[in-house]
Amino acid sequence: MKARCSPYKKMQGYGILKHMEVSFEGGGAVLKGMSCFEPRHIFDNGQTFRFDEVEEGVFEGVAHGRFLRVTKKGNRITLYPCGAEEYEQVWKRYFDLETDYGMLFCDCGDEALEKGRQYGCGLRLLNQPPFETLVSFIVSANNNLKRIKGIIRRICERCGRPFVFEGKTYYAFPEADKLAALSVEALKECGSGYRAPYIKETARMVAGGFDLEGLRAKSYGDAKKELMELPGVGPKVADCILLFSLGFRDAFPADVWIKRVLKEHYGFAGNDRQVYAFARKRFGKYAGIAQQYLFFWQRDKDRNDGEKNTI
DNA sequence: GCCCAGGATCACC
DNA sequence: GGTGATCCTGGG
Repeated sequence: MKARCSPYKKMQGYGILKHMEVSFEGGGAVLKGMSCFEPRHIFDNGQTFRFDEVEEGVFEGVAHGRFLRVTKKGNRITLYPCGAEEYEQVWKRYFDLETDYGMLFCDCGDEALEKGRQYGCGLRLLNQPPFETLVSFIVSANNNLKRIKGIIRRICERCGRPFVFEGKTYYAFPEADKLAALSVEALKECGSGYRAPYIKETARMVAGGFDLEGLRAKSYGDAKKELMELPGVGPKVADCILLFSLGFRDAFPADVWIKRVLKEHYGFAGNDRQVYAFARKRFGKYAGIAQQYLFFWQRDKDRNDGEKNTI
């Protein structure tokens, strides 16, 4: 069992990205020498629900209360609008741009993971605002991508701060107190169904002082336990919040897709606790990134087989 | 009209 | 501690 660790020696290559250059032109940030940045793999893997591909290679969405357009042409990635200050303060961290994903799990000797890694090349873990991530993944429970996106869009339109960019109106994700002030009925009208009271109560608790940011300083186990005290947050949703917004790269969301991978390719089946223990042992402290590669690979594989659109 | 997918919760063992 | 029914709704 111990030999499991050896294929992952090269994880030490996971570190600061040295070869990327950033320049600022035409109101945007241009990233060059960035081999690991594939917008489709970043935005279409179920970690965020607010970006859409508006034309080939062009993604638009709202994050941190701002509009952002991400364009990939060849090896040139543009973030727009984005000045030097905004890059430093917002997007560099959002896209985890100081991290080198290239070496992670490289030649790991794990066939499924190697496949996922090649297939999902350019995938990055976002660092999203915790409250938005929390509510989004409460909505995601027992739900599919298309519906989740619609529900979140309507919630933002209902009580998020509106702003205009290039003549179009967009909506920031609402603050906790704004969301807590909505009635359960209004939340249901957004399409959230039986999750409406969970959303309202969770928003109320966050507005009332539940310290999401403070979870960063805690251990994985403690942070997860605390998150699960919020209504609508079970083990899987808690792991998503930890992985996608609070920097816990060892969090391993045990959804149906990853369970399928573990069964088909690792011959493993178990409850959520056992899944996490297996993942931590097998993939180490970046298990969450392995989860993303495997998830993305399996989902597209199944999608192509059966034309499914669930997350 | 019927059935299914998807995760959290609750009652029950 | 584990199991199974229930919640909601778009889509087949």
